[in-house]
Amino acid sequence: MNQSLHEPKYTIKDVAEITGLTKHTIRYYDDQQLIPFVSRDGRNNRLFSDHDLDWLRMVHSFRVSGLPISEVKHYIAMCLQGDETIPDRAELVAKQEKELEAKIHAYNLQLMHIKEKKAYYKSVLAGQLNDTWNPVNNNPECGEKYDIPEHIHSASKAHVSP
Amino acid sequence: MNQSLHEPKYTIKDVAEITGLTKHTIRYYDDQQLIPFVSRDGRNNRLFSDHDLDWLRMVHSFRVSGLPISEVKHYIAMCLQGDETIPDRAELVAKQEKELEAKIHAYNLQLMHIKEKKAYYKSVLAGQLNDTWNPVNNNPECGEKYDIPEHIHSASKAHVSP
DNA sequence: ATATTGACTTCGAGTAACTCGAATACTTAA
DNA sequence: TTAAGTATTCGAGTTACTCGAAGTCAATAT
Repeated sequence: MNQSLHEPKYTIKDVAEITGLTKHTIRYYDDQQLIPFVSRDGRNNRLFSDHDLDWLRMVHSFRVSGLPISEVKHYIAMCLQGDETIPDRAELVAKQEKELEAKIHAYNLQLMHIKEKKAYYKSVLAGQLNDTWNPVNNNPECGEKYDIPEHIHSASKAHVSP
Repeated sequence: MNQSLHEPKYTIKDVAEITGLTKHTIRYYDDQQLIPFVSRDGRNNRLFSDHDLDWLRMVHSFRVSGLPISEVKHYIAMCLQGDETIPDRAELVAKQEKELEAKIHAYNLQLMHIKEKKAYYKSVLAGQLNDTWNPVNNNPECGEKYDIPEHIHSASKAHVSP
């Protein structure tokens, strides 16, 4: 536990530069209590330590992966509380893992569709096809058709005016 | 070009059921002109054709992949305009491909970190470790450290009150 | 005949997570 | 002494939903 990790070193500008986040966002995270130990100097300016950077990195990576701020807050509260919260933390992390996997899956699917669109446009531009596939007419460019449940059949519920 | 594709068949409830979107969201997309040909029945109720479902599927998949509504709108406008917009459409699609790939990359990275956290908690729970790795003390759970640019050095800009 | 149910409509407010600009304050360099 | 640069807070704006209220209409149950 190096004391220098807790020595304030960086201004908000430094942190913005280091992390790639905007100063606005960093202040917002601080206001939301997502970086619990940020100190201030004699002029009330925020001063960040390496340790604060660690926290910020953690918060940032949780946010990038889609965890809402409220849950990041909850996670942080548990960290501050102590070892007895480890089972709960482990649970939250497992849930987040599932969500990430689902997202990666969905994105890979969408990437496939995009690649098909791209290939299609390429062949149209090469003059091998004309745009009969245009979404205005009929649109097979965007991948999977929806599954239409059996109980929904043409005009089933469409009340036509008498 | 089957005429039946353009026959109104589904109520908003059907569409919600088919797509998994909420009725609210579907109405919102319609209000935003993201489904250009939706018709109404004698009671002013929305009525969707298979063709409308195709559009909605396209819109939905663009949104899932993170394209802002404004750009989906732009894409739709180009589709409606005709073949001469194909180069621009291809460009938009290529840009979107890049973004998806970047996202998938970031998510995979985050997934790695999450798996590490998970493994760490598991070993703590198994009693092999105590929580000296806790983010309160020092936090190596969250992956990559930020690169700190050379020109930022300890307390470089930290004005200490005189 | 009337009441309930259920589906639709529009409208307007609420939410999350930023995002931005304005007003203000302080220091330092020209 | 003025301008540049950095910081602060505060409050409003944005995006993409998300939700509920209020109203309308038609079929069904009593």
